[in-house]
Amino acid sequence: MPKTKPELRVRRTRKYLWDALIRLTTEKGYHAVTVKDITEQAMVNRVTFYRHYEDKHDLLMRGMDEIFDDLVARTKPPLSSLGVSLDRAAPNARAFFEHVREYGEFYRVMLGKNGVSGVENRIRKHIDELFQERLELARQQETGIVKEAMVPPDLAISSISAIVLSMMRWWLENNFPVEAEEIALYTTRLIVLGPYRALGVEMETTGGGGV
Amino acid sequence: MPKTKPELRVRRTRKYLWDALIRLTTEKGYHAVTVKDITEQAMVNRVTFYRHYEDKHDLLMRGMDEIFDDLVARTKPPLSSLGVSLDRAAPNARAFFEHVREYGEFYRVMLGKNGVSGVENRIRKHIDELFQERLELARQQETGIVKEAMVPPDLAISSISAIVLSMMRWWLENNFPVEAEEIALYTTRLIVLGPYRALGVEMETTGGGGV
Amino acid sequence: MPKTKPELRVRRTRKYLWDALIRLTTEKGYHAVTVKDITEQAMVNRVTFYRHYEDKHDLLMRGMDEIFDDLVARTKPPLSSLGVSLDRAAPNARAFFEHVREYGEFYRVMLGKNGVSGVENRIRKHIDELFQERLELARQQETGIVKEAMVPPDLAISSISAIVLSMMRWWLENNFPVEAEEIALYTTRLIVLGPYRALGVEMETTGGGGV
Amino acid sequence: MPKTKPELRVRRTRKYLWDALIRLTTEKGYHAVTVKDITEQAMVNRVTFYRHYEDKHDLLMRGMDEIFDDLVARTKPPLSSLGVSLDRAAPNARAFFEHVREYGEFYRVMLGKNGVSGVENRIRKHIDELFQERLELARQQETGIVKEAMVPPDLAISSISAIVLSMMRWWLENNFPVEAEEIALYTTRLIVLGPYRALGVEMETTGGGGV
DNA sequence: ACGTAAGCGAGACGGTACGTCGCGTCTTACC
DNA sequence: GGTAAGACGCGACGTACCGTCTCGCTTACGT
Repeated sequence: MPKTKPELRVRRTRKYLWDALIRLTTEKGYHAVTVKDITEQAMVNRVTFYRHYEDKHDLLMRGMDEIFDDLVARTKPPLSSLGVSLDRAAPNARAFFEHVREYGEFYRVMLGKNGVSGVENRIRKHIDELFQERLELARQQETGIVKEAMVPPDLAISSISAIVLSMMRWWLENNFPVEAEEIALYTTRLIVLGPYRALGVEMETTGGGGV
Repeated sequence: MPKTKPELRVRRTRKYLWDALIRLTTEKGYHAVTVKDITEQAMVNRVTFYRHYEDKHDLLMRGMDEIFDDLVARTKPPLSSLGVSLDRAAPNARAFFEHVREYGEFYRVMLGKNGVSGVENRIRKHIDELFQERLELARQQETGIVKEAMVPPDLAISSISAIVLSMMRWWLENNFPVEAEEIALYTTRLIVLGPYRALGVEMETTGGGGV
Repeated sequence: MPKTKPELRVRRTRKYLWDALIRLTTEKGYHAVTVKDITEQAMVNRVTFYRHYEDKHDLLMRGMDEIFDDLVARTKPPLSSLGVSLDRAAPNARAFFEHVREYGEFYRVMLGKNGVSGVENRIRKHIDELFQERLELARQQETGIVKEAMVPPDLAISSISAIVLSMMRWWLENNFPVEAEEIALYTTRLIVLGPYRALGVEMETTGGGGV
Repeated sequence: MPKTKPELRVRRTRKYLWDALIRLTTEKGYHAVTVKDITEQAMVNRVTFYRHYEDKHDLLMRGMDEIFDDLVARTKPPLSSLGVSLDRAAPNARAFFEHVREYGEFYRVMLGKNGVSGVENRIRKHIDELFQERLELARQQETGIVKEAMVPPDLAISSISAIVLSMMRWWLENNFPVEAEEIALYTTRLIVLGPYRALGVEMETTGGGGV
């Protein structure tokens, strides 16, 4: 790793700028935040900002990169088993939500009503990839897939990430009302059973190949 | 209703401005569009813009209001039955997607990667309400709810709107590859069966009250 | 003349800016004056400055153009006679200094110690041309030139404009201690007699072709 | 003289900076030259510049001081005689122009169209003093002054320095077309005879005490 | 010759001004 | 009354240059 760690002052300056961005975005929404706001909040000269970042978006992206490095590191380990329990969350599902909690302030801001759609897309993409891999694995092992899909597979995948994001949002907006383990478990249930059944709605279904 | 229909010129100007907004947002994303861009595209004087709208966001909101009036009108009629078919989409699910197709350009732009998070939230809120009502109805009629919920109900509800939005996105981004009827059906399946089962993944589940 | 006169507001704004430039240049020298200074002094928004002029230098040049238009207009009329009086200034010499007095503030600032060398050059060039023309005239009429030149002609010409500029500077810096008529007369004497003789110094000269 | 000679490195650095200033001023004019330009040209760190000089102007002034020390040294010796020859330049007039030639690059740059008006003023002041002294001398010796002055004396003096500067400019801009002896001689002729007579123009003059 | 104080390179930083873009308001004139 | 044309105030942008500071390296000078 030839990239040497930046000087102390530099790291300090960058941290101040990042913190200012998050705080101000919380207060008045990402788009309303100006570079001037950020530098005033961070007590850093405006020109210094431009010595480190191209613009506000660049600051966001670079900060996000670090957070995503952590996310990837935590959720990378392959699944030990493909079996699904409805009583206990899968380890990396749990790891995912623990990561979310750790960077809660960031995610709350970015997924909130004044958030940045780019962040959501990036998360979505990451989750899509995780499940895509998992699906591949399942296909190779011929485990689990016994019937024909009832919806286009990519549609199903993207609905999974939609559910996960929805869980994240609920968890964040309600200020982590339950443990990571539990929200991970809810997520699993919603994905496996579907919202209806998870709600406990039992309905007479017709058609659909006899589920 | 004392509100008389505006003058011809006025309607023409507003239409030009709206069309310009949509076209420019498609081209370079909502945030990159300026009022000057809009008025140049619409071949209207910039001052004229401000005679009709407060700002770019106001133009968007007013245009969106009209679209939502249509959406509400179409999806309002209460459900005739609570039974769910996996072979045929529910009438108002279908109506919803027909509406989406009609205003496809608008939704594609607003839910796309350079979209506006506010629009998504507004759609989400509408769908949430639809299903909230439906759940109430189900509870009153004591139909369907036979078991206790395995996830907090509002969580389940919001996961439903997340799925619906995800479906919309897929349908729009892939340029309506299937009929409204079909995408509505897929949506139903994903909600009722859950993404896993809809994919055809059959797994050994443990725990969870014996689903 | 198709160029219509600018709007009242525009003329007013430009006048304020010009006045501010002159005043501030007087106070702290041209190079120390910033656009911000000018606009604050003129009580005009900084952006408005750039709507009229490219930069500080452009403002100076355009203002100078108008002054030079006046100068050219006043000193253009050809000389009635080539005879030289040491008791009465030539009409356009006098007109020149009357013009200088009229725009005294401008010239004082621009030729002063914090002045702008470009302005001096422009004046110098104008005077050079005036005398160049006069010399041509004299040559054509074969009046006056009876002996061979004792210095290169262009050198002599440029020494004339140097003297004129020197007179201007003295007159301006001492706040017009004499009338235009008189300073014009002094100038004539210095050019015709040379500084030494004009001072009253009578010396034994040797050589030089018997002047 | 307690001032010990600076270290080798120091002298080297200062020379590089001075050379860079002159070269860059030649290329794009004094005002357009930045400290960064100078240090890059001199291949010296920008901070090092500020260890030696306050700013660009300080560098210019200190360099100019050395040149003026030389000028003063060469032109100081008092005049042996007050007699004026039109065939041979006075010794210190000649010394003056030899000095100018030696520092030609500097003077060319500083008196050129992108020059620095301060330099001109400083030269002007020096010449004024030289001639002021000379005039005093002449007055005391009662030599030469036989008539009363036809122009205010300080006006005449400043016209002399104007002529000298004009000569310098011509000599420099035309790249020393004649020897120092000759340009000094021209200068003398212009001062003694005046531009008109030096040109060879013989005119009927009226008034003025019969010169 | 050699140890040390100086000169120097590298680069982060605060600060002022620049010239530009976009916003929203206003006025004048046309139809 | 709706519109065009355009001046204007205002706030932010991203850049250039200024002058200061700190941290280490190196180099020429004095003993």
